[in-house]
Amino acid sequence: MNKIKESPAPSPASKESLRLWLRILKVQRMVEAELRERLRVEFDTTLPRFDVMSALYRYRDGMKMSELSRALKVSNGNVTGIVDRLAEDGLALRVPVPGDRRAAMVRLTKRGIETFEAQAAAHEVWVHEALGGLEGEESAMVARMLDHALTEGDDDAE
Amino acid sequence: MNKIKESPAPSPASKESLRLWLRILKVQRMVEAELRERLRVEFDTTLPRFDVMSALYRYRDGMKMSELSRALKVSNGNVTGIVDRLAEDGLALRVPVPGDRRAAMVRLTKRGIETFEAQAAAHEVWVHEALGGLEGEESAMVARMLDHALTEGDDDAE
DNA sequence: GAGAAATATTTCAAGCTTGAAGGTTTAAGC
DNA sequence: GCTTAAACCTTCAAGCTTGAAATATTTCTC
Repeated sequence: MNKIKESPAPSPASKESLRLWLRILKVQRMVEAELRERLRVEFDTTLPRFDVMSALYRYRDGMKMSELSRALKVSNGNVTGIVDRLAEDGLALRVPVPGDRRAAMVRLTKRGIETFEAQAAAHEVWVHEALGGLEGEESAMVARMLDHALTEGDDDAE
Repeated sequence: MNKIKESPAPSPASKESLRLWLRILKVQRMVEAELRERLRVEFDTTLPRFDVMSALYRYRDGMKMSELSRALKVSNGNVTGIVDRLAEDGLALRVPVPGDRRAAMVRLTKRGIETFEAQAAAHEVWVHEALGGLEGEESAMVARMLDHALTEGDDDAE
């Protein structure tokens, strides 16, 4: 394994963005790998399932499939499968929407809520363990700057 | 869709880490979706293929499969499939390692190198377009702080 | 109100991803 | 040297993910 010198440098500014991007990717992958592993070992679940449940937990009275996929920024067909499996396990269920026979609301079951609450508490601790190297002030600043880095398309603010 | 108020707050510090994590995730997903789409439309390829080729481009004289999976932080079996497909397309190839009949070196073909160079140039521009909202100094600072946020396990520095 | 366009969801094929299990080859310990 | 452990890679099943195509329903337009 012999590292080769970089090729010609196209633009200083874009090189800097690229460096930042690679750093973001590195942090994201490390943290995500940790979370995935822990969710698997301690709760026998997966990150996508956790993400879906997290969204459903926030919107306690249910979300439409399309809202769910938009909130998670994943494809439509994707959530179908995940919700299917959550439903099989009795953690979520589809309820028909009164005025619209195309749509379906998805919501956590009672068991789904309880299950998620346990997972979420652990999840928060894990994230802090993985990412706690910054003081509160720094952490907030990085978050702010990251938001600012997105040049556009920053929809659905929290 | 009716947003429900947050549940009890476990710890201020971990809440702050969680906020940062969600922000990182948001940025990562937006940029990645953009890159994936562009790679698909303009080069008929995928992000994982690009990642593998990127690693092989840096280590021009080849990497072992295990080095590749370690560098990309993905599982062993994963790269097997991706390299298979790259090889089918004539972009990469496996060469036996003289002293070790278990291992195989993977390297880009001439065509693989040319293909990647075109993709990489476009990729860098795309990243800058997506993430160029920060001045060079800020960008570098965020990168530095992100690195610092990882409390441990920060191996293979660049 | 009939037809066209828009919306909501599912299905599907292809590819990505993981963790575990299996096969081969090499290195270590005795 | 022989056995055991380690390293390298592939295969496999299950699940995730996408984009496109198919269905069904609703809304718009004339």
